[in-house]
Amino acid sequence: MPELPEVEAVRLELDPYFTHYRIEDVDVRRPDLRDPFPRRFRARLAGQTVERFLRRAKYLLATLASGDTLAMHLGMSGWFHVSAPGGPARVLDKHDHVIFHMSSGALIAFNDPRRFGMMTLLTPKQLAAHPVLSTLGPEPLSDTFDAAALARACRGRKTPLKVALLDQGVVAGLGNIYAAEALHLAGLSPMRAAGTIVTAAGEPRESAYRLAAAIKDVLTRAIARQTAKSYRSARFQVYDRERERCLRPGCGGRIRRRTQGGRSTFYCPRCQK
DNA sequence: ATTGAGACCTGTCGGC
DNA sequence: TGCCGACAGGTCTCAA
Repeated sequence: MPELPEVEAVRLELDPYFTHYRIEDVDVRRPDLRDPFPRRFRARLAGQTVERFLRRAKYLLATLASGDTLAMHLGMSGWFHVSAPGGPARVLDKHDHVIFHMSSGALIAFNDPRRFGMMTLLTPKQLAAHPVLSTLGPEPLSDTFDAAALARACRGRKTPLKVALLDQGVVAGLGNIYAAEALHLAGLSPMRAAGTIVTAAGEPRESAYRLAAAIKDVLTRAIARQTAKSYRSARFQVYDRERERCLRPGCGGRIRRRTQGGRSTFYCPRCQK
């Protein structure tokens, strides 16, 4: 279930087990995930100390003493499970594909039934030139993301607003759920052309301000829920609520679902214009 | 340059 | 109970 808030929750959970610890060894239990593991993956990881453990968009990045960066993506179904030193050992699952043996004694298992996840090792040069990582848009919760940045990225685009929000080059880390939630909170239709939140002169319209604020709001609250461990029961305002009533006070519309870019979009036709 | 469709994989759920 | 299709929170590639 990984969009930005979930990946951030994973980062927070794993950080104490990765940062400043040495990867003693790695079990790689199959030749590939979405892509094959790089050559000498295990050899290049074994013995390396993790200096920093970061998130960028939906990627987790472990910076190693060697200078290489271990880049990981959870795909649709990826997750990590930690067995703390001295605690109960995890019973190996058939979808535990990679197991990090840390110098603390912790075991960190990457589990991913659908195998849409990825894991690779990048030299500093490869990291800087990475076709995806180097073209990501701004982090939505940073100061570099605001109405002006959003307007710049949407200017002149006829693609539907929802589709633009899923473009990681526009803003990094939104996925299908939070894109729908942000549009609902901002009161904007997912079908309107992305360029309509920008004036001809390139200035953000009021809708761009609302949308940028809604994105920050939705993600911030989702992260707070994640870290409070109450997210299992998380319900959304529009996502997965087809035919139910809109929860915006005073609206009372019916949530609809339609397909955009091959994915389900949920929205309220009454209050999202 | 954009955009849509299909591909990658397994699991789950609802209907019959 | 079993079978079948639809669908799933992501991304990539290819054709138009």
